[in-house]
Amino acid sequence: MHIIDIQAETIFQALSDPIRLRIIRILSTTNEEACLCEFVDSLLEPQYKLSRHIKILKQTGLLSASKDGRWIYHRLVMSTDYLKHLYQTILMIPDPDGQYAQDLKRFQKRMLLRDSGRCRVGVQNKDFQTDSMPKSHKN
Amino acid sequence: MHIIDIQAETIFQALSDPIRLRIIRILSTTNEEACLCEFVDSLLEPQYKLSRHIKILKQTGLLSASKDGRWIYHRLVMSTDYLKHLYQTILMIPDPDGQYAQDLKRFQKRMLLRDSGRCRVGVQNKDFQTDSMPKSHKN
DNA sequence: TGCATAGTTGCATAATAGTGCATATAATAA
DNA sequence: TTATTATATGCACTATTATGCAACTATGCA
Repeated sequence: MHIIDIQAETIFQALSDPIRLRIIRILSTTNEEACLCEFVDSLLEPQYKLSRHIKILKQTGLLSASKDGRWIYHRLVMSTDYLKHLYQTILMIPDPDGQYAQDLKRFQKRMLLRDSGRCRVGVQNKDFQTDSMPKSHKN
Repeated sequence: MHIIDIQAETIFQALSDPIRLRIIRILSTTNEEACLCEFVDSLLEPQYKLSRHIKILKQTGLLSASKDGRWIYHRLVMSTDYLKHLYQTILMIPDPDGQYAQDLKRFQKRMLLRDSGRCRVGVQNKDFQTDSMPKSHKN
């Protein structure tokens, strides 16, 4: 059970981080649901980092989740008009450095690994898995 | 001259503060321009505080200003579709504790003091002026 | 020229938020 | 039941942000 925070500033606070915006943008463009490992392969960011950002989005009421075995699928909460309007707004904002276009491309490629619409594999790009992350990819 | 930051996260960051949202909401509801003293009397927050928040909104490209004597009028930047869409979205978000309704009421009352559409008086509620702010109103 | 006033800002402080690392939890499969 | 793997999190650290106070600038008017 998650609490939907209706405070406007909390919603915008949740959207004030580039990684969280990348997550929201992928989901609102594709109208998909996705699990953590799929985000890791799409955004090329470490698992623990994305896990935390997803948690914040959930706490704010922008994401909801459903568990399926080891996989947890995250999707946008569309329960109100203002949330739908908000996602549309986000998609209208330019993507000057093409970051989002790249994310989307990787996401769609990753979706090809789905089996009957379900994710059956973990993180493919091992560089961004929790274990054995090479120094060369750290910030 | 102000720089318009097109980064989505910067825009949402600017909206992640309750005071800044109250400013945006007043302006987008009334389609007005207003000066600092009018915001002080509408939001009942100290002048230096509002001055700083307005500065942030300007730096983010959400507000523009024009000077008229000692008064500086601030208005929403409406130069792009996504900004217009964004302001609409903000107005759709509920106002559960009625904070915004109260702000608006005070703002409209304050507008009655305009003379030929111009602000001719400073802060009326002296409690929230920079000087002589009583201890009882501090957080 | 000097005063009142609209607005700005430097500084110190407190609170919040993001990150990396390592480790923990939970569920599946062998 | 043991290993594997998808996901979560405690901790330390750093960076950013908001605030109050006081002093500042800038403009208009007497």
